Amino acid sequence: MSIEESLKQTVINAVSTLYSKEAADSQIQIQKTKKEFEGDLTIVVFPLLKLSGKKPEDTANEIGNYITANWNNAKGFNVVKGFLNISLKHTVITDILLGINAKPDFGTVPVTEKSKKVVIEFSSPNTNKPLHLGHLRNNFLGDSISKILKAGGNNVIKVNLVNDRGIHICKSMLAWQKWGHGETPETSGIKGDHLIGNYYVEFDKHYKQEIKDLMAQGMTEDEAKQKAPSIVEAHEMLKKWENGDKEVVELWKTMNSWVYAGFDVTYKLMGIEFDKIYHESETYLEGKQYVLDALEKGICHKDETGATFIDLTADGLDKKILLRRDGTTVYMTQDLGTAAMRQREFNFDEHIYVVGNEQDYHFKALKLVLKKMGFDWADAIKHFSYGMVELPNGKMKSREGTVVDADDLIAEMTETARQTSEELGKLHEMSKEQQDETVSTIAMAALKYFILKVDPKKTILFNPAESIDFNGNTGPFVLYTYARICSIFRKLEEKSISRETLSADFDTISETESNLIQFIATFPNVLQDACKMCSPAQIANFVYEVCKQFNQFYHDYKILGEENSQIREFRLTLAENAGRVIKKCLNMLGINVLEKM
RNA sequence: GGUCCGGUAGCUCAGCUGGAUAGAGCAACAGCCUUCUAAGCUGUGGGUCGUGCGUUCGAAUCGCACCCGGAUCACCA
Repeated sequence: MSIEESLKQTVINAVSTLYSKEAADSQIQIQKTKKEFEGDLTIVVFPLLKLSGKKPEDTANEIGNYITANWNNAKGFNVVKGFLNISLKHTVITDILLGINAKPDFGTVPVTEKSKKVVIEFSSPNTNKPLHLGHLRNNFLGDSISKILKAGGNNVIKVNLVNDRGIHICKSMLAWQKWGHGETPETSGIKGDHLIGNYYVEFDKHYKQEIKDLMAQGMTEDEAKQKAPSIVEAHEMLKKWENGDKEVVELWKTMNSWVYAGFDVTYKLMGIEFDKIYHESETYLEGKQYVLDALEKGICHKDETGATFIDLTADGLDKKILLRRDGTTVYMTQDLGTAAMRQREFNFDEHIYVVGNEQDYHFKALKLVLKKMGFDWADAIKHFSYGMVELPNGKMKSREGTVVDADDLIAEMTETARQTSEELGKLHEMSKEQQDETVSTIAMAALKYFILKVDPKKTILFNPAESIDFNGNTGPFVLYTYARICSIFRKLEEKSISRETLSADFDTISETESNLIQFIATFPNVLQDACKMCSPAQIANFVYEVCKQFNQFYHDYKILGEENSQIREFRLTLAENAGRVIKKCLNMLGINVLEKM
């Protein structure tokens, strides 16, 4: 039984003894005492007034007296208005710390055969452009959620569906054919994904010009958009690709391989890996059969033009086309197929899609369609929806080149990290390799933390003019705190100070220490919550608080300078466990730890 | 127009299963390096929690209405 539960029971007994009334579980509110007040646990007495029939202060005092007399964990109490603050005995606090220390897996839950199987799809890049800041949010969130779920005892399978076919790919192919003069990543020295991205932008430029010209000749905008020579050619190319035209397929393979080489570099920088990578070119036909079956069963219908649709109007959505009139598949059909495919493959209990909130409607519809088609696992589909990353002048658009490029941003931050580190003299006595690793770890920590600490469903406004901070509530700050803890234990060895066996029996714990211990003790709950809500932000805010409290503690006491070996051991144990928790949190945020910085 | 999401300090954000005087960081100002890393610590100033009404002993938190911003409602993905 936890301390809180035990206290709760005591309050129930108190009410029954003092007022001969039965207190309901929900009437007893116990919370951690706020910093400004003295005490460890607070009982809110307002809900108990009906039972006592007395003033808040009197009720609180009476219950407080009962608790100090009958509950041996309490040292004393004070009353502020209707709040009864209980101070715990120091031995109770020490016991909490010893309890944490005794558990090697404190907080985390091991993955076993019986664990829930969770497939999580994220990243899913298009092969016609390099990654930008918006994609980073997707990747960081996906990676972090995977790690949180894993720490929470789930069997997690990370998958990536590469969007490597379709009209947008043909656009860059066509532009390269026309204006590329055989340029390759090798000849140009440009990273493959960026090279292709340039041609995608190039296509759009020409396409826009053609639309303008046609409209000048009197065409409507819609007509011009359809009849512009570039887009007509792109559609022809797509048809050729679908028919397996050798030349087009060859070109497609070559250009995709450039992009993949480019992506590999970026994924490596981000430190993100997948268990399985799907390519849309290999899976896009999968869903068609399900639609045809549904058509036969009367779940889907054909409209007057010959397109196949499913009627979702009864559920508040619209009619949704599943096959075009020419019989080709759409986005929804493909997702249908891949979902069914993965269900066969993994027999998942849950399938999470990490996709931006602009697709909320799509996933609502997807789930509904699966349900209507009779897949009993439809409820296992979860859309993890997150907000866009916007710039001061609005949304990022690859085609218009108004994006914060991922590689550029990472490079820029690495440079800042290097400069700052040098100014602070942190890079002395490090080899070139160590320096590079340190600097890039700090840069990625800053970037990941910057993005993960905000509530996923909120839009992030990113101002490129204001660089990402390295001080305060940031990744580098958390890393720094961890590095300080590591430093204590390095010094401990250097000075050959020996460890002791910590006894629970001493009475010199300060408020700083007590708070830190009690805060760390909540880690298992925080992780469970973060798991339930899939929220890296909760982990980030928790670890920040741990670090802040630790730094205060670190500032207040010279641990290694402490003469009393029991007190020193107590503080060392505390530092050690704070470090363990911080390390776990960093790992869940996908941030590599640094023992020195 | 329908649906969904957001609106908290100058800026970036916590807090939202109702509880004490609404918290951090950045920016500004003032202190703290002879002892385990100053990317740190301590302090000062800064708020009609979008607006109004309601529920309640008690509302940033719950309900309703409205205002502002965004997303979405494709035979694009």
